[in-house]
Amino acid sequence: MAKAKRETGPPEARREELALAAYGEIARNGFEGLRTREVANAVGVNIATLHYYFPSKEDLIRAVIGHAMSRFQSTLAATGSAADRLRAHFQGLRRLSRQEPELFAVMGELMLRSARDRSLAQVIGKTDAYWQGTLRTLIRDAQSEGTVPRNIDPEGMASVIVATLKGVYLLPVGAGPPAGVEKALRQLEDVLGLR
Amino acid sequence: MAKAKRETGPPEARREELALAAYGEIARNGFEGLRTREVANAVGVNIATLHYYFPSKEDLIRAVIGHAMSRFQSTLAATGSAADRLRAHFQGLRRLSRQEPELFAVMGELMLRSARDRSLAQVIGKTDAYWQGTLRTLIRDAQSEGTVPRNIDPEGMASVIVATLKGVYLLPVGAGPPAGVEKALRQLEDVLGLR
DNA sequence: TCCGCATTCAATCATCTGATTGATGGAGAG
DNA sequence: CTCTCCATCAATCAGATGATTGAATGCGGA
Repeated sequence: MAKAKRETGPPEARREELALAAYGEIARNGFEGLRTREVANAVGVNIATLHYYFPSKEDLIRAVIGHAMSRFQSTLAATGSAADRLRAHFQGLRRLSRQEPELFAVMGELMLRSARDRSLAQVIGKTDAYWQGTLRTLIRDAQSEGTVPRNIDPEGMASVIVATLKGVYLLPVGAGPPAGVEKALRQLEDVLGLR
Repeated sequence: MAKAKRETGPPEARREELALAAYGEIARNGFEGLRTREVANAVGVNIATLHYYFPSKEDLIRAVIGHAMSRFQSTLAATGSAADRLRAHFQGLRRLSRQEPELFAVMGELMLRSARDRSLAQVIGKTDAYWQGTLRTLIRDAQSEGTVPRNIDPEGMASVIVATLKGVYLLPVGAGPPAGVEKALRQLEDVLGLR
C-alpha cells in the first residue's frame, strides 16, 4: 500500500532479526549476560539501529518474550484420542528439547525473571494455566477412555506433570547427558498408563 | 574523633556477614541484579572492605554458593521408617519454603547459572545425585515395608520427585498463592501411598 | 614508646553499558 | 532533478560497576 512499507515489509525483518539475536544471546548467556551491543553485533548492525527498532533494552526483551512464548505453544497441538494426545505431548517435548534446546534455556530464564517482573509473570501465568488446564482435561478424558487409572486426580496430576517437565527441562543439572530426563518422563508415562 | 568501635567477634564474622548480604541480594534481584556496592552497603561497609575479604566478585559468589548448598542439605535428615522419612522430607520442604523462601530463589538462580558455570554445575550435580540417590533408597525401602506400591520404579520415581520439587519450588509462577504447589505435592504423596 | 599487623575508608581508575545526537546515503514522489 | 523520509552509522555521553590505591585507626607485643 501507499505509505507504511515497514508494517510487514523488509524493515520488519530487521526487527525480527534483532529479537532473534537477543533470544540466542539470552540462551547462551542468560539475562545476566545480555548486552545490547552484542545483539547488534550478531546482526551486523549499529547500536543506534537497534535502538531505532527497540527504544530501550526492555522493549527488546518484550519481543524476545513474545517469540519464546509463541514457540512454546506449538507443543500442545495434536489430534486423536486423549491418550494419544498425551503421548504426543510428551513426544513433542522430547523432540523440541533436541531440536531447540535454546528455547528451554530461555524459558528457564523467563520463569526465574518472572519473580521480579509483574508483566512477565502475567504472560507466563497465562500460558501456565492454559497448559495445566489442557493437561487436566486430557487426563480426565483419558480416564473416560479407560487408559489413565481412575484413582488419579486430574487436577493434581496435571500439576505434577507441569512441575516435572519444568524441573526436567528448564533446570538442567549435568549439562550433557539427559539420562535423568528420560527416567522421569518414562515414570510419568507409566503412572499415566501410557506405555 | 576516634573510629567507631567495630563489633568483631570471630574474625570470620565480617566475611559471613558479607556472604549473607550477597545471598539476600541474589534472592531479591537475581544474579542479574547483584552489585558489590549494594552488598557492601547492606552490611554498612566500604567497597574496599568487601574486596579485602573477597578479592573478586566471583569469590563472593563462591561463598554464597557454599552457604546456599549447606542450608539445603539439612532437608533430608530424619529418622523412623522409610515412609516416615519420605513424609518428613515433603513436610520439611513445605516448612522450609515458608520459613526461608529466599533459599529457593537463590537455588533457582544457581541451577540456571550452572548451565554456564562448570564448577557450579559440579557442586550442584553432586548434591542432586545425593538427593536422588537418597530418595531412591527410601522408596525402595518403603516398598519393602509395603507402603509404596510395588509397580513403581524407585529410580524413575526418584527422578520424578526431584524434578517436580524443583519445578514447583524453584520456578514460581504466580508469585503469591502456592495453590498449585500443594496440589502437586499431594498428588505425589498419593501416588506414593503416603496418605 | 615504637613497631607491625589487621581492618577500614575516601577517593579514584578503567571499563562497560544503555542510550542519544547529528550526519549520510538512498529510494520514491512530484 | 530535487525534496523528503527511512534506515543506518560514527561518535559521544552519562552513569554504573568492579577493582585498586594510599592513607588512617586501633591493638598487641617488644
